[in-house]
Amino acid sequence: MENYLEQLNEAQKEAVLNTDGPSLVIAGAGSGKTRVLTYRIAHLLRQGVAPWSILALTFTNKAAREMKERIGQIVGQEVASKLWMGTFHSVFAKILRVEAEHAGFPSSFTIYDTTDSKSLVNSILKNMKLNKEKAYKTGTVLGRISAAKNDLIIPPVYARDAQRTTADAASRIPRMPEIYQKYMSECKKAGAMDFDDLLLNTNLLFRDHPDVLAKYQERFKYILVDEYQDTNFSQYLITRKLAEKYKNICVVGDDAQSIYSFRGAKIENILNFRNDYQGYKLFKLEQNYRSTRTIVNAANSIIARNDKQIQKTVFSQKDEGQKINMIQAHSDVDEGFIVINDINETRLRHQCQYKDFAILYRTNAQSRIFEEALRKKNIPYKIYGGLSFYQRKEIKDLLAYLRVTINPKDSEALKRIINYPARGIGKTTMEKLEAIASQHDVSLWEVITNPGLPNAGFNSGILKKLSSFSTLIGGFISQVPNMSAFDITNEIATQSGILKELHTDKSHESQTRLENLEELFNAIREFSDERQEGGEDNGLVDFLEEVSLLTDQDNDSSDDINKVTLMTIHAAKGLEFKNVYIVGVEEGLFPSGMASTTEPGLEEERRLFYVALTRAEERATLTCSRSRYKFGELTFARPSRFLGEIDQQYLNIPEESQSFAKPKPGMPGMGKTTRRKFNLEDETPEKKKVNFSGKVLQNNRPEPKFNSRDLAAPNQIQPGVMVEHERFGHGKVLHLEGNAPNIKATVFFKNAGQKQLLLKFAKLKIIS
DNA sequence: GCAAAGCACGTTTTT
DNA sequence: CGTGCTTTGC
Repeated sequence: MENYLEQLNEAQKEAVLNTDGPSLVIAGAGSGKTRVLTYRIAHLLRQGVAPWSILALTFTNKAAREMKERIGQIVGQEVASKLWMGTFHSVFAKILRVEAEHAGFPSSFTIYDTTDSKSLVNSILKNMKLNKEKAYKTGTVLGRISAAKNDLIIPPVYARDAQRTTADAASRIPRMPEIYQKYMSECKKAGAMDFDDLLLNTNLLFRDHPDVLAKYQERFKYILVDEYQDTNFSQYLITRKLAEKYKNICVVGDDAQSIYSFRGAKIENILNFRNDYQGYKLFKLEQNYRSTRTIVNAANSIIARNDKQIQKTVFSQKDEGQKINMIQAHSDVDEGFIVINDINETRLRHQCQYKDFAILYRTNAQSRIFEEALRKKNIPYKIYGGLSFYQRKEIKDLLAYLRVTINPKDSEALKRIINYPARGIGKTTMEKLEAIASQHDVSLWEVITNPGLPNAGFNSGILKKLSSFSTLIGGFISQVPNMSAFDITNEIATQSGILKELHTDKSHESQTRLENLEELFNAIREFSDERQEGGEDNGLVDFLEEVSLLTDQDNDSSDDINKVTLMTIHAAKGLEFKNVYIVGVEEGLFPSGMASTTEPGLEEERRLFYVALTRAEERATLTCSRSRYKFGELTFARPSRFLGEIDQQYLNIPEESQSFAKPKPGMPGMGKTTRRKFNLEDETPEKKKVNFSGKVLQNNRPEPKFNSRDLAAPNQIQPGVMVEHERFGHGKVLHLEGNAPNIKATVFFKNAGQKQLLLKFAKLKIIS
């Protein structure tokens, strides 16, 4: 790989060679971004920059691994392995362990996953007697805490933040500051950090310890950040501080692909880069090497509708390719079969393999239908997201033992295992223990192991059970220094009684669980083998950290090589497939009903659509359904507005999908005509709201839900009949026109006046 | 203290 | 529909 520069186009070469000073690389979809990052780092190393002085932050661990591998092929794996490369979370978790003492945490701190965080919030709410108040929902509370952390607002500041407290008051959760404060102190007591804490505490570390910051500023002479458009404020500030001294920061991203604002990402970070770094150099990678011209142009035509953008012209020089197929199904099940049949057909016709296909959806809940269809046709598939291996009960249980072993103060892990397998330590005992812990401001473990504390009326039986539990754990802890991670895990599984419990139960389920545990053992063994010698602990801390910070894309296993891929669009970021199916392209689903009520929300959905479409190399297919089950209830949907936003010359709508979309030749696919084309005529003026800038917003009324039995059979609706409409109230049908299924009714509503409604969309109930 | 049964709630996306 | 939490009955 001597001549790596020859593999680059001009723009890419510039971006690789200009290594010093701040650089902003705007990388359009499929424009060879990874290649540029890889070669830029390789180039730095070739110039003699030490690998450990390069910090490269990627979006997934998998991306980091692959990039390291490719860099290793150029400069040697030995050198590449010394690079600081990984996700924000994993890199700064490592740094926090080293600097633990400055950060006020044990270096073996454990990481709380979302389940742990939720459980902690629940117990705080219960403690404050707020759990009966319906406004205090775990998710809401946790969401606010997370948002505050990502904006670097710590509890005392939160309490003084008028905007936040006002918002909380409006949501009837005025005690948020207290809850947040409590949450933080509980985490500290437990020696645990949640995902956001890893970034927040890094910021606090750098803020409060200038010497530590100076050390890392000096170490990281070159900083590279991938997917910069999806960094949050906390991440942004970390990189800005670290780059302050040498200012060799290179950020790579695409504002058009910013899709994580819901978890605090700020598209402004990339839009404002030029203000933060004077004299920065701008590189634009605009040639798309991935997709056909049709796909690239269609994607461009959609994203052009967004306001906030960095000007760029993404183009492809590949073949024009096929038009984008658009299919409407009658039901969600129907949609599943249409897609699966199409996969089979395309596979044979174009000699593709299963791995060349991806089904992308907006929400995880959509996956089930496609799974079932694939299984019926015996097509191998893999599914990302949802319940990953490490989320399974038996795995989490064993991991909780490991967590308690390296950090017994981890109360969430402790609560999980203290009575599993059953040892007669039940709810009442736990409540007492927690009360004592809270009273003395210590962790549960300290209560259990401190013989002076548990005097609150525990009988001798309970005391015995507690002490035998603490002896058990104490035994594991004492064995850590002289046992490998693998051996200690084995020891724990045996001694704790987990294996015995599963062996005794002969059910299928227990069998599978045992097999899964087997897999976990293998993972630990593999991890220990890969690790080079020299760590002071046995690798358990690192293993747990790695497991906690796995991303969706990190989960693929070796037997998944030739399978159809199912995942959310978010999870598909950065990936590519010959054939892509974007399914459920319906109003209320994509764009999501929650996001489409605000302009920024809608723009993000549009970017998400852009991401989805640009995953396709050769063929893209869009599908939607007229009806689908949501929460077990049948709901009806109209095709997504995004379909009308695509420049229609790139779409192919087969006859079977007739009624919903039949663009007349010569009809422009833009603007108002779009709406009519997709039969969206229940979009009456009353439904629209105009905001201050004069823009029309979607009404934020939730999608109507109803049972099919409530629906009046269309043929019962005749002129003269009285009907009830969900929004307009009671009215009288004046006359009907058109042919099924596009019958249009003119109805006079008592309160809303005369309306024209399409029967297949308007949910009219006959009243007598 | 434990298991089974009942019920409430959720869906947007995730490190 | 499915999960996870709470209640109920041993």
